[in-house]
Amino acid sequence: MEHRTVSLAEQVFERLENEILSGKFPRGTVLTEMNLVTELGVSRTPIREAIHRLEQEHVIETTTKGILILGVTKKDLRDIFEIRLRIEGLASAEAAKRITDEELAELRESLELQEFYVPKNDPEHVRGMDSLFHRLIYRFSGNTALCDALLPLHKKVMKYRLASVSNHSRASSSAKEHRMIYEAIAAHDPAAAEARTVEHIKNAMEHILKETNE
Amino acid sequence: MEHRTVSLAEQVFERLENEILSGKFPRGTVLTEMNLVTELGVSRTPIREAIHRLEQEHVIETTTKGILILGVTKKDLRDIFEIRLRIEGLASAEAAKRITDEELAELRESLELQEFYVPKNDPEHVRGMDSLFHRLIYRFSGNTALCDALLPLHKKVMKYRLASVSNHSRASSSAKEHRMIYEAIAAHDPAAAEARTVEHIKNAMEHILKETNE
DNA sequence: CTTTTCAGAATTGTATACAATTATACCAGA
DNA sequence: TCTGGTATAATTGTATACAATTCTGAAAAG
Repeated sequence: MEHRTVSLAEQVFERLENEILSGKFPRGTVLTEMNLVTELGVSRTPIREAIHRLEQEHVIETTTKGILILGVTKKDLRDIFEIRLRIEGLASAEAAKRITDEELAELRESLELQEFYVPKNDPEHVRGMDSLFHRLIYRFSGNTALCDALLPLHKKVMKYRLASVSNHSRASSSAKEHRMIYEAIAAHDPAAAEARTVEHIKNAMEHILKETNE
Repeated sequence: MEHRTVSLAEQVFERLENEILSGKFPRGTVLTEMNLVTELGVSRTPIREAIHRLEQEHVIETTTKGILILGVTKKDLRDIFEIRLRIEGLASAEAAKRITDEELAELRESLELQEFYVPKNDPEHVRGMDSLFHRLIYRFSGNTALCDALLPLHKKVMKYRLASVSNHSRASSSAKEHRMIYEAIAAHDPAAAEARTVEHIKNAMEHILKETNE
């Protein structure tokens, strides 16, 4: 068997997670391991590993009839923002304290790419850079537990965030808010970084919850 | 093969998680799947499943040489409390809003058992009931994402919490603080439940960080 | 004595065969 | 027609065999 730097199990996990959180399978859909074996062309072993990881994230449930797709409901969304409002500012504040110049450059690059894509009306890429910006801050906070808590929450908003940044006016405001956060972090100002992040999450929440009908 | 209501994989996961978070394997220890096969007497399959779940929680890391034990450092502990301070009050507030009489009875029972064990100087049982109390509140918050975020954080403090409640004076204060929280939830008073919970976490943090030398 | 190379030993990743339970559908009887 | 039971199919849980890489140590060359 050839060498793969990333295992089949990891690939299957990322693909399934992405498909489920993008809304490809409606809530209530039931898949089976054999479905996935034939569809993905790998054996049950890596599929089972991916399934178990998704189950731990409460994105699916395994039943006697197969794999039940849970996805993310609007209630989940409200619950998630309630939490992010309380801890995402902490990540920015910590990042502002400890970020290095190299990390800052990486953060700036993701921001500039986002600003590049906004006027192009390219929601997919805007969302990609938007996500990257947040994830980099999680990582640069230097708080592993915070990263572990925020990352799943952030991923679960993916589908709704695409709809949000498809609105050009919101995409534009979001990029501006990111720049404000970036400036505070670059200035190593934890209080400003935190306040601006909380404000940003609040705006994102209002926009997403308003636009979401489900 | 006989029927088991709980799978081998689940049993292995709970056992390994408990052993690692109790400090049985010092940070840096390297295990292998075959070690665990011979020690636990099951095949690699359920062991691998448990390993992957532990890896997702960042309690271990898999390397080319085997399974590297990470455990929970004092830095992790500070990071964890920083987060709990910000969201554990939310769980209590939500629970105060929506808890049912049956759930309230369950919560009261765990509290009364804790109060029963404190004067007996039985740290293991005190910790068990202490943990149960917190977990019940997470569940009764009705916020799945919050539950998913808090449960791993709470589990990771396990080892340090045992040392803490082994101090009789702290065990006694902790039980009193729990009762205050319980009364606020029973009175369906979210603001009081939240404030008392934050105070409780703050006290627990101070005590645990002071007692911990690592 | 040191360094490099190569063989084998150890380890994880993957596939598959088997076990056991559970769901389903069909048939018989009331 | 409805109800109950039984056999078969479908599903997940577990064990094991195999593949591929990586580590280790010893031997040979300098």
